[in-house]
Amino acid sequence: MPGEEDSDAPMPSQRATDERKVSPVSGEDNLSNSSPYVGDGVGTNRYFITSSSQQMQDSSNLCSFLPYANQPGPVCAGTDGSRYPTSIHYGSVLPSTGFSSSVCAGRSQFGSGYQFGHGSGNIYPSYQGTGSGIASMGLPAGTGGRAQVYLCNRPLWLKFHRHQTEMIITKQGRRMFPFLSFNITGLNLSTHYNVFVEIVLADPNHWRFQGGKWVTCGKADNNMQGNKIYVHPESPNTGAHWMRQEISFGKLKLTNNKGANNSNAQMIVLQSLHKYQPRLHIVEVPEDGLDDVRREAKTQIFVFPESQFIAVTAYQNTDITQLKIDHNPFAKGFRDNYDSMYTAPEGDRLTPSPTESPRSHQLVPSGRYTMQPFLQDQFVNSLPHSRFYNSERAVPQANGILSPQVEDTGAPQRWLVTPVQQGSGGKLDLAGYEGDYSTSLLPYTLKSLPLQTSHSLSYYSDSAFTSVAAGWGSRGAYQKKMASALPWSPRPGHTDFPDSQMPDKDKPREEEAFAPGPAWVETMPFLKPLDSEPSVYSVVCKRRRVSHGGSSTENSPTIKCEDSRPLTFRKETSSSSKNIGYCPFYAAT
DNA sequence: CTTTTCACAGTCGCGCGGATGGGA
DNA sequence: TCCCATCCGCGCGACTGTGAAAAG
Repeated sequence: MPGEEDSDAPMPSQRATDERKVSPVSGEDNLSNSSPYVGDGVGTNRYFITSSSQQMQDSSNLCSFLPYANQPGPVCAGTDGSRYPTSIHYGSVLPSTGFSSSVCAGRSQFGSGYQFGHGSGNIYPSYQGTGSGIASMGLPAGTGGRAQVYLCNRPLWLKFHRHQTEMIITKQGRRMFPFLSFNITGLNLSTHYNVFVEIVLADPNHWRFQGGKWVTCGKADNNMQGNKIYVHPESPNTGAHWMRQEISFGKLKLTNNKGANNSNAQMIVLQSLHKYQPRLHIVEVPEDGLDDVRREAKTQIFVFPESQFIAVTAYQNTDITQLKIDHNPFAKGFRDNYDSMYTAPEGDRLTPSPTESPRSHQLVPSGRYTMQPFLQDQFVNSLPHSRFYNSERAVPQANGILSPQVEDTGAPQRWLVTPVQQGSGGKLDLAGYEGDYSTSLLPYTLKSLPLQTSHSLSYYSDSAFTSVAAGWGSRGAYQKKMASALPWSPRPGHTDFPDSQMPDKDKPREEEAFAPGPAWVETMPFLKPLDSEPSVYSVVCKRRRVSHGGSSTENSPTIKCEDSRPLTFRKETSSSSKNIGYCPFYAAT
C-alpha cells in the first residue's frame, strides 16, 4: 500500500463509502442547539467549573447530563431486597431496581457486602432498564474524603470525541481505545476501595452513520442484557494503592456477545450503534458490618463526558479510524510507510522539517498536511515553538477539533473530576485543551503540567510507562524496565496543590468551560461533538494521515500530578452518598 | 442496503530456551 | 567442571484495522 498511491490517491480508509469521507458531526441534528463548540470548536463559550456545592447540587444543571436528577430520591436496592437511600445531589444513578450479583459472580472480593447491579445501565430516566446500581458498604465516618479523579488521557479522548468516538465491539471482545485511565486522589490511604468502570447508555437513541455524520435512528434497545461493569483487577485495594499510580482499564474489553458476561469478566456487553457513557465507580469496601444507610456515602461516581462513545462493529467514520491507527500502538501496522509516503520537495512544505526528528521531514509532504493537528502534535515537542507558530496560525482550526499539542507538547494534563456533580450540566470542556494547545503555540494559556518526555519511549512517549504498563499489560512491567531510565518519579505526591500554581487567570476559563448548560435533551448537548460544521481537519485532511514514528503519546500521561493543583477543588460537605461528577481538572504552572 | 462476521497481515510484548560469561 | 546469572533470538499469542463475505 505505501508507495502504491500517489499523494492524491485515496487512502484506504477513504475507499469506503462516501459517507465515511465526511468528518461527521455526530448528532448534529439533535445537538445543534446550544452547542458550545461553535466556530473554532473550542468556541467562545467556556464551561464553568464551579467549586460551589450549591451549583453542583443544582438539579437543573445536572439534568443536562444526568436526568436522574428529576427522579425522586434515589434508592439503592440490595439483593436482599433492602434498600438504602442515596443522597445523590444530581440525581440518582441507581435505578431503584434491585441489584444483581451475577456480575460479580466469581469475584470473591466482592462477595459479601454488596453486589453490582447490571442491566441496561441507563443514565437517563426514560429507560426502564434494570439499572446499574452500585451499593457500597459503609465505612467508619470520616474515613476517606471526597476523591478527585483525573482522566489521564483526556486529551486523547477529546481528539476522538471531536469526531464522535467509536468503539469496536466484537464477539471475542475488543479493547477500548482510548482506554480509560485515571489518577485518583483524595482517598483515605488505609481504607480499601473497589474501583470499577460501568458503561451505561448515554442516550435513548439508536444511532446510525448517515451522510457522514451520526444521526439518531429510532429508539435504543434498552433490554440489552449482559455485564455492564468491569471491576479493576486490583480491586479491592487501599486508597494508597489506588493513588499510587494510574488506574488503567486498558484490558477492559467490549463485546456484543451476550453470552460473554458470565464467561469473561473482562468484557462489557454493549449493543452496536448505541451510545454509551463510561463511569468510574469508587466504592469503599466495608471492613465491618455497617448498616445500609451508610453505604451510600461510600460510593463515588465519576463521569467524563469526553469518554462517551458509540459502539460499532465496524468503524464508520474514517477520522476515527485514522485516529485509532495513529494513536493505538496495536494498529501500528496500518500506519503509512513514511519513507515512501513523503517524497515531496522540502519547498512544498509549509512546516520546516525538524532536524531533531529523523522522520519528521517525511511527515509533512505538503502544505495540505502541515496543519494536521496530530501531525503537529507528534513533533511539536521536538521543535521550537516558533517553527510551528506560523503554521498553527495560518490554518485556523475551524472546527476547533484538536488541540493536540496538549498531549504532545510534553505537557500532558491531568483532568480531574470530583465526585460531586458539577453544575456544568456535563458540558464537555475544551478550554483546557485549548489552553494546553496554547501552551506551546499561543501567547496566552492554561499551561498544562510539564511532563518530560523521553524519545526512548517513543511509542508511548509522554504517556509512558505507567499507562502502558497499566493499560496494555501489567502495571509493573514497563515500570520495571523503564523506571530507571526515567528522569522523573512516577509516584508524585498529588494530593496537595499549592495555590501558587494556579493562576487566577486560568480559573475563569475553566469555570466558563463548565458553565451551566441546557437541560438534558435527547442527546446531551454538551456532548455534542465539537464541531457543527465541516472541520478544516476533516476537509483538508481527508487523505490518510500518518503518525510519526508511532508515538501514541497521549495515550495516557505517565506522571501523577505532582505539580498540579486543582483550580476548583470542590469542597463537598454534603452528606450525599453518591456523587457523580465530571469536570476536567485544570492545573496551571 | 445495512450490519455483522471472519480471515488476514502487520506489530508488538512476553516467555522460553540456548549461548555466553563469571564465580565457586 | 559445575552452577548461576545475564543476554539474545525465536516463536507464539494478543492486538489492531482492512476488506470481503455472510447475514439480516
